[in-house]
Amino acid sequence: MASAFEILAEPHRRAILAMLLASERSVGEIERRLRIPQPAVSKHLRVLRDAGFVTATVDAQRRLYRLSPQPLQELDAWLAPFRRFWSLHLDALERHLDRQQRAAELSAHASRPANKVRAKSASRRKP
Amino acid sequence: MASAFEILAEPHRRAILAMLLASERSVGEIERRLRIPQPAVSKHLRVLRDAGFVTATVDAQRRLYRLSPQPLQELDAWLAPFRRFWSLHLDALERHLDRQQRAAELSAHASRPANKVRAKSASRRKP
DNA sequence: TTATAATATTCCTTGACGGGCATATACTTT
DNA sequence: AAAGTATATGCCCGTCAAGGAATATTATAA
Repeated sequence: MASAFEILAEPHRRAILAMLLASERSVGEIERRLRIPQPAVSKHLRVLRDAGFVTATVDAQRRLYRLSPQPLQELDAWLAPFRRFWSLHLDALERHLDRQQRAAELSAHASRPANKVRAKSASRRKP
Repeated sequence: MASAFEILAEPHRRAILAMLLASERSVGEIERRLRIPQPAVSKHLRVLRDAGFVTATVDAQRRLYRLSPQPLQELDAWLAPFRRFWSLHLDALERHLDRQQRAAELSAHASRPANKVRAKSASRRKP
């Protein structure tokens, strides 16, 4: 298992991370609060630890797990270009859709409901 | 397949999304540029479309796929609390590690390399 | 030392997903 | 109409990861 996304694909692991936001937790606390059998919790924590999402501290027989920011920060970095994308292009996209809409209204009288696969655009073909 | 994370767990799908950052692309363009067999590309695009990551426009025989911001924005929203976490606690964490470090240096002469599972903390036990 | 608590690991099974290939569908050009 | 182009879909298979149950490990308590 490699990428941060694969790690976070598992809902229980996301729940564990969200729980660790409040404070560090022992395996037993996670087990009870999330209603996940203990071996499953340990396995998920193993995956999260190996991927650097959490670190563990030994306290007698139990281990206290806490968040470790780095992998999530990398994920955040991966998202950055997309953030730029939608903040740069959102208004332009709206204008584009408006234009499309108006063109459709000009070429047809009936207002067609928006389809998932949108109206055919003019295909460039040799005349 | 449900959550955005599951969708993005697939490296090819992330590559496709990253490619669509520049501009909309046809299936064939993606196929050639990423060296993925065409049926695989179509399948990934199907998954991305069903999850709302992309939308398609018909142009003659081909389909032009473009980014759709919403699911990635939701992902970004999921990350928000963690961003707060690491910006709030990073300095505090550093101070904490410093304290730990100093304590270790006081209790032992040899400087131990940082372990993944950290030094045992004082366990509360009845004396 | 024995018992008990907390956590980790192993083994097994099952289900889902991605890849490959063949084929279907839709549109266009001749 | 026939052939060609672009994309989608169906099927089969190998792989891999998650869940469950039992057990091992480590630390404490009696």
